[in-house]
Amino acid sequence: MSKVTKLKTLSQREEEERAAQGIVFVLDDDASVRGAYQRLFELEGYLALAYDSAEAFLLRHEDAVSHLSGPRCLLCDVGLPGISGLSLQQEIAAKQSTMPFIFMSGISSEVEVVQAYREGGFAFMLKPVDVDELLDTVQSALRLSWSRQEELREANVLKQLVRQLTDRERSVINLVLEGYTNPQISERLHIALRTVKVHRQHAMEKLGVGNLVELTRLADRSEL
Amino acid sequence: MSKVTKLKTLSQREEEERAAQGIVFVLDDDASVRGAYQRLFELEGYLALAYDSAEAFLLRHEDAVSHLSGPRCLLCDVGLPGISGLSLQQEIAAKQSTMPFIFMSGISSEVEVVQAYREGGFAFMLKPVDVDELLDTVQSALRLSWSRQEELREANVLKQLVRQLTDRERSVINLVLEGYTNPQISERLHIALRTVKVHRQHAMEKLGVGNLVELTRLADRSEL
DNA sequence: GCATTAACTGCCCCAAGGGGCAATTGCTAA
DNA sequence: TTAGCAATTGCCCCTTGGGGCAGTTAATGC
Repeated sequence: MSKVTKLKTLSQREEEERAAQGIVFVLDDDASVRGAYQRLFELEGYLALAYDSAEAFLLRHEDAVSHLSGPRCLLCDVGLPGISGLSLQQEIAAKQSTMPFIFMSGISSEVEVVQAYREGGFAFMLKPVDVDELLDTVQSALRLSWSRQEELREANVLKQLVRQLTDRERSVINLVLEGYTNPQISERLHIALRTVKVHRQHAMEKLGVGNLVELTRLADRSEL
Repeated sequence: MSKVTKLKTLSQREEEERAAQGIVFVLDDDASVRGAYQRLFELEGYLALAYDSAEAFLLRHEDAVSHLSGPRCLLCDVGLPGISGLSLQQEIAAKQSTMPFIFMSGISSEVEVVQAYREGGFAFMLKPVDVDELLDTVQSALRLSWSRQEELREANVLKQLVRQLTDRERSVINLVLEGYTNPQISERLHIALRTVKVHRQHAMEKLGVGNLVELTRLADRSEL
């Protein structure tokens, strides 16, 4: 039997506000531990969602937060029954998730610690956990999550922009970015100078840039 | 008493060749362990230098390799007598070193593992150490070292280039990079258009770029 | 079949970029 | 004091870049 704990029912507005501060998933099979961490994070203004197993988390967390935006991180006990914390991390990592993992453990072996870090774990907290340290760690994990999300958003915006270009426009712009002048481009593509100018102009408009400097920067950020 | 071990005397040419493959510092207080790792790495074509303590390493490694170039990493036992491996890492990290740390330990507590990673340790190998795994780890540590060195070299080259610019040239170029046209720049700086052109031209020559695209890329890589 | 869109082009005009030639001024190192 | 460099500028010329106006062609969707 898997359990999902939600401390209290929040209004949608409050849920969104908290999510914006950060969503913290807490995975622990011990109900009292779960509750304690959840209260702690709620007190800090975060949205805390607790699960008693990796299975429960995998099944439910998508639905629980898919409508919410905000940085998120996961705090979990390595020694979860069923799917272990480490296995969960591997599974999540395979999905290109941007979610930092924070592991907790009392009686863990060094092997687990090493593996957790090697798999890209964000931090490993040994019990007894210092509360301030935990909060610091969560905060920086959320910051990392935020910046990763930002990168993705940025990349998507750029991808959308570039997608609007026609093939011809793209090829002209690519030559521009290789340093060729319009007359040179017109030669290479066997088209009239005027045509090159038109494509170039259209591309710049679609990309929303007003000069070569901006175009270059945008292109270099989007691996055009 | 501190000991430095060097397996055999290498010709200068061989020393340089090995260093180019990678320099591996081995720190272990057990002479037989030291020797074993050293032989292992020499067999792999690396230059291996062994020390019996962090103190010995700190005292001698500079002189031993300052004339050599190549990626480098450090393999050390956490439980070194005197300055511990972890303390050494902190000391080295404070110097902005690019050297990845690989820790080894048999009877280490999880606390050490956590701390090693938190301080930026590259890897933690638990004894018994799997030789293939160790070699893999060393190889990727050296790769990391190499790329960090490359970044530094690149940054220095750029810094040199930028340093050649006069203040006036720099200010003109900065405005160019903000997207201003020559006439606009001449207004802002209250200088003649011709003067702007001259500064711009000189700057482009000194920076070795032939067009705006290259200039923009160079500037964005050098935080001009 | 008709409308829309991308690609293509010619003509023309003006603004901006690149750069040669020549000269002046002020400052610094030898 | 003199040579050299940085900064400055004017004059002039040519190349590029940007863009309006107008027209053609081919493909594509309704």
